[in-house]
Amino acid sequence: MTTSGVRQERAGRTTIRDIARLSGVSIATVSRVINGRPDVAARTRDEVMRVMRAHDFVTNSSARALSVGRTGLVGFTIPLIGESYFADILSGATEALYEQGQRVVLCPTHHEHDREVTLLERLMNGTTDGAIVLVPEESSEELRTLQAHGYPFVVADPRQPLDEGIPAVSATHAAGARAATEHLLALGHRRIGLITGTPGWTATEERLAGYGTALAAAGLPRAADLVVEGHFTTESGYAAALGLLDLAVPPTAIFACNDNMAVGAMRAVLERGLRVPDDISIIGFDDTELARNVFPRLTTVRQPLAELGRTVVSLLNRLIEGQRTEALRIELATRLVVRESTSVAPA
Amino acid sequence: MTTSGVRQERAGRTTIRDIARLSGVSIATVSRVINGRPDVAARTRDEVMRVMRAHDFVTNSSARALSVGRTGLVGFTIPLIGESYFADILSGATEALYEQGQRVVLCPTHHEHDREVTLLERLMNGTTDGAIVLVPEESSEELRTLQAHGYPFVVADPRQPLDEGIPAVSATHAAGARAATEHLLALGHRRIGLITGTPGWTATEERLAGYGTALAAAGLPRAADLVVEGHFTTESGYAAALGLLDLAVPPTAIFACNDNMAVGAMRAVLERGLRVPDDISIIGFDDTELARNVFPRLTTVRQPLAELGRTVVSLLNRLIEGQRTEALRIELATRLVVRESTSVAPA
DNA sequence: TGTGTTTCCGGTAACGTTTTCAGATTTCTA
DNA sequence: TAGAAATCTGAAAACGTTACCGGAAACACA
Repeated sequence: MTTSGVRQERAGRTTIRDIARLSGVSIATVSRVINGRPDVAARTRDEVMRVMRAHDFVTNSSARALSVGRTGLVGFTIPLIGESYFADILSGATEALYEQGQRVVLCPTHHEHDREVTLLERLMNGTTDGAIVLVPEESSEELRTLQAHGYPFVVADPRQPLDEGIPAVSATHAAGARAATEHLLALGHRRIGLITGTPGWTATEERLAGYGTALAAAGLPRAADLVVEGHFTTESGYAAALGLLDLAVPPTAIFACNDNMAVGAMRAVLERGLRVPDDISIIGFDDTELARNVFPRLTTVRQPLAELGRTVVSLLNRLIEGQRTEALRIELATRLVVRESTSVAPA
Repeated sequence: MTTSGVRQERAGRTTIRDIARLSGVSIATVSRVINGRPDVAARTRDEVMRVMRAHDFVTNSSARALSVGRTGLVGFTIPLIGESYFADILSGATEALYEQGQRVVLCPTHHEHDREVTLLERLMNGTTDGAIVLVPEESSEELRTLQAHGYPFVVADPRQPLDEGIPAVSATHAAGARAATEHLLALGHRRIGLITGTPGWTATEERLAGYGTALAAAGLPRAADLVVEGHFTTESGYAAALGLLDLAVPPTAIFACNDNMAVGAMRAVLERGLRVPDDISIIGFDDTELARNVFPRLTTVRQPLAELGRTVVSLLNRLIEGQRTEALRIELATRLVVRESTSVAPA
């Protein structure tokens, strides 16, 4: 309108400069009121705010990010969105981030290790201030590289043992598994089948260890035929349970290394015409939504998933702030949740 | 190092300017090779690429976004991340976006309509090129306002009827409900209970209508006592089913307006010592993960959730491109999935 | 009334790209 | 081989903020 020359062609959104002109101050001042700086007179502040509202001004965050060197965005790589287990962690993290005015940008990986370039770094770098890496496919070494580039990240629930110095938060797998087994033991079960997770994964190995510890503490031998391999999926739990049921002397209880497999196992038992928990007790791990919805409700070891997400965020933010923090490794306590799928061993 | 004056204090990441200097070209040229422009000599391109790789240069996307006016980010508001139903849509959308080099920034709303300012617009604007709004709490009017500001968005699975002209994609609720009911009818059921969703929601009303249509087509009256209200939660399904079972003449089949409620209903039936499907058939809607994991597996009406997510994305991108598109409203077909929870009516 | 503090505010240089407009080469064509 | 056309490259102006550095105005105190 009242402009001098050539520009002003594109009716782009109102900028800080427009607001400055309209309210008769400099852009510096407008910036100050936007960012709530204290050094601006009440009158001016009100006026500028009025003008901003009137033109529903919204600050261009790209420009802000460029200037300030922070985007307020945090990358979140996740193997699979649909999975309730992952979703719960994501949910907790997103929530925590939200409260600090940060946002999550989602990077599903579909378990494929090689999405285009070197590692997923490229994807998030520049766009994000840091990242949360959920159950990464990446090797310790690759993560180290990322770290060497000074990119802040923390891994949530590491799949495999990680180098010291790589920030990670997880849950007390071993203690949880031990508690689960002890629960079964206390109910009088002596033959307790175990359906493991994918071999080699931290969660699997530690839970297996916890199971062994409990058995040993009760003076029970660890029968090889009672532990069978699963892969954290319902189907694998189903198949594994079938194997257990076909044993000459089948177990009276089954501990599955996650809820999905427990539910699969439950199906196997039910399909055989047996009852849960009357004939066979079943216990899971994780306490996902499924555990609460299935019939009978699943006794399980609860992982504080949302809490884990929040913890990851707070750790990450310390890293982003550049605070050299002591505790790079955090373990959250698990807790036994007794529901309907376990009961005293049949006589 | 070889710089003249003051700057160069912070060891910031390598910039396009560094690359230019290092490879003896101008920044314009570097920019060209980054963006794969054809108008650069092969030799220069190779050299620049070499230098970039050697210093693992990664372009600052804030700067790029500022310059080019696009962030490549798409906002996604979602009531609740954990919910499998929402997660599936999110998953489909994220995937589709990913393929185009776009990323999702997540904005959970927790069903709270008023997160701080006016509407969620402020949150995403400037950061994102557009948004996907899942089952919005917002009124038609509010969405219109957003639209008036020229912000591109499309709503996925609208909660309530929307104004013409607001882009939205959903599923054929009525047809799906009709198919479900007809399935039950074909199995010989004559008293079919209906557990509705939250009253007033599009999904509820249309599914209710579909149920009515099927009944009418079969020449059956619509008994008022057979339709009871639910709220899409497992608990409400459970409670509603209990009511149905307490009827003087209980139904031989129950159609729940979503899988959660169907699972709740199944629990109620099972707890009463009745069998599914032998005594009572149960059918759900959505086909979420739960439907496949429960025992017996749930017969349900499948919504193509991931596909819906993808469709939303393609529509949104047309909007972002500024292409005036004809079909602002899209309905995806649902499909009956027969599993184990339905069978012929007891004699 | 003069001096010393505060309080407010404006000018302007970054921030790291993309893009336009020419200018400088090189390659073709007659 | 001269001129035209095509190809390649560089300078510099955006893009919209933030933050530093002073200066002006208002206020305090003796």
